[in-house]
Amino acid sequence: MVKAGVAAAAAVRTTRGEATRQQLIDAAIETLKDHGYAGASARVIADRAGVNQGLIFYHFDSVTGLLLAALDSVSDMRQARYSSAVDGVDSPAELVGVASSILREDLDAGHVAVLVAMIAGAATTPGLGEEVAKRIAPWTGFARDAVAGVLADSPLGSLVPAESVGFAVVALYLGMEMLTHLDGDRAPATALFDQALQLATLLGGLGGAGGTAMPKDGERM
Amino acid sequence: MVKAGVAAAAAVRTTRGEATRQQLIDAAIETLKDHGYAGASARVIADRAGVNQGLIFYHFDSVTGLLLAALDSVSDMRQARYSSAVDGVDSPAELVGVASSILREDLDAGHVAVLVAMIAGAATTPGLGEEVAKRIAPWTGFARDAVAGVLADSPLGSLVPAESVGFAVVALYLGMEMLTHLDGDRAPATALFDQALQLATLLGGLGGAGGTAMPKDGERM
DNA sequence: GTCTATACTTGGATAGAC
DNA sequence: GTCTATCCAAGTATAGAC
Repeated sequence: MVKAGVAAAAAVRTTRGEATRQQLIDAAIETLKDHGYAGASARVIADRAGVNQGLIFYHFDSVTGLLLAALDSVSDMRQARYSSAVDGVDSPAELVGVASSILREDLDAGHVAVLVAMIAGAATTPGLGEEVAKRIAPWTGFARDAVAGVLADSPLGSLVPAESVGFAVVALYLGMEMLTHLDGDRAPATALFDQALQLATLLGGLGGAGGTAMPKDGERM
Repeated sequence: MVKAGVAAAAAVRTTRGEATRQQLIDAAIETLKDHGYAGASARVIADRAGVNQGLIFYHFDSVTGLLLAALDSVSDMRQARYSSAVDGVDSPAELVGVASSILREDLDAGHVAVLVAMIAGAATTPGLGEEVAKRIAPWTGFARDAVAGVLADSPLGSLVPAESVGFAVVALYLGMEMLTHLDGDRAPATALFDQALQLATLLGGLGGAGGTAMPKDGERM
C-alpha cells in the first residue's frame, strides 16, 4: 500500500478521525435540512452518520460546535459556487438570471434550509446568535458587492443603494426558502424569479449599456 | 361583586379555566419570541405562565396544540391590525408607507418572530407543517390582495402580477425578521423601507393617478 | 488518539389526588 | 375542572476502555 508523504503537510493524509469528522458534518447538514434545528440532536445526527453519539463531543465539543461546522461547510461551498457564477456578469438582467438559476439549485438541494435552521436555532441557544451572525454576514456582503458591480454603470445605481438591495436579496432568499419549504411548492418562487428577470431585462433595455437577457450558468465549482 | 349574566352567552363569562388557557397562550407567544421553537418546551412555558406544566396537556392536548393556538392568536391579531391600516390606501407609495410603519411595530414587538419560529418548527415536528401552512396562507393572500388593490389603476399593474409581489412581500418580511433578530440591528430594515418608499413615490409620480407620499398610520386596532 | 458505555438532565405525557 | 406526582423517552455530556 502506497502512503504518499507520511511526514508531509497534514492536509493530505486522511486519518480515521478526519473521516468520522467529515461523516458527522455531512450527517449534520442532512439532518438540519430534513428536521430543522430542533430535530438536529446528537443521537439523530450520529445515527445518520453511522457512528457513536459520543464522538460528536470528542470531535466538536458540543452539538452546537458540530452544527456550526456544518454551517461553515455549506456556507463556504455555496459561496464558492456563487462567486464563480457571478464572475463575468455585468448587467442587472444577467445577475438576476444567474441568481435565479442558482437559487433553484439551492431550493432543490436544501442548502438555504441549513442557514434558515441555524438562524432559527440562534434564538434558542445562548451564544449561538453571535456565531451564526458572523457566518451570515459574508452572504449579505457578497450580495451587496454583486449588486454594486452591475449597478455601477447603470442609471439605477443612483436610485437604489447596493447596501439595501443586498440586504433585501438575502432576506428574500431566506423567506422564499421558508415559504417554499413550508408547503413544498416551488412554483411561486420560480414565478417570482421569472418576473424579476423580465423586469430587470426591461429596465436594462431602457437604461444604460448592459443588457444580454439570458444568464450564463457558470457550471464550474 | 357583580357577575353579569351567569346563564348568558358563554362568550362573556370568564371561567377560571379560560383564564389559565389565556395565560398559557400569552406565555407561549412570549416564549416563542424569546427562545424560538426549540426553546418552547412545556415546562418553560408553564413556568412563565405561572401554572402547572400538566395543564398544557389538559387544555391543549399537546405542546404543539398550544403553540398552534399561540400562532392563531398572533396571526388573527396582526391581520386585524393590517386590515384596518390598509383600509383606504390607494396608491403604491401609501401602501409601502403603511407596510413600513407596521413592520416597524412587528420587529419591535416580535410578532413576526412567532411566525418565523413556527415555520422553523414545522421542519421538525411531524404534521405541524400542514397546520402552519394553513395559518400562513392568509398572510400571502392578504398581501396579494393589498398589492392588487393599489396596482389596479396603476401602469405597474401590467408589469408585475400581484400574486408574485404578494409572495415576495411575505418572504421579504420573514427574511427581514430573521436577519434583524439575528444581529439585533434594525437599521438595515429601516433603510430598506425608506428606500422602497422613495422608489414607490417616484414610480407613482411617473405613472398613473395615485400618489400621496406619506402614509396614514391607521392607529385603530 | 479514537471510540464505547454509562451517568445525569430535561422534556412530553398521564394517572390519579383534590 | 384543576393540579400534582410520577413514568418513560430523549437529550447532553463524560469517564474510562481500547
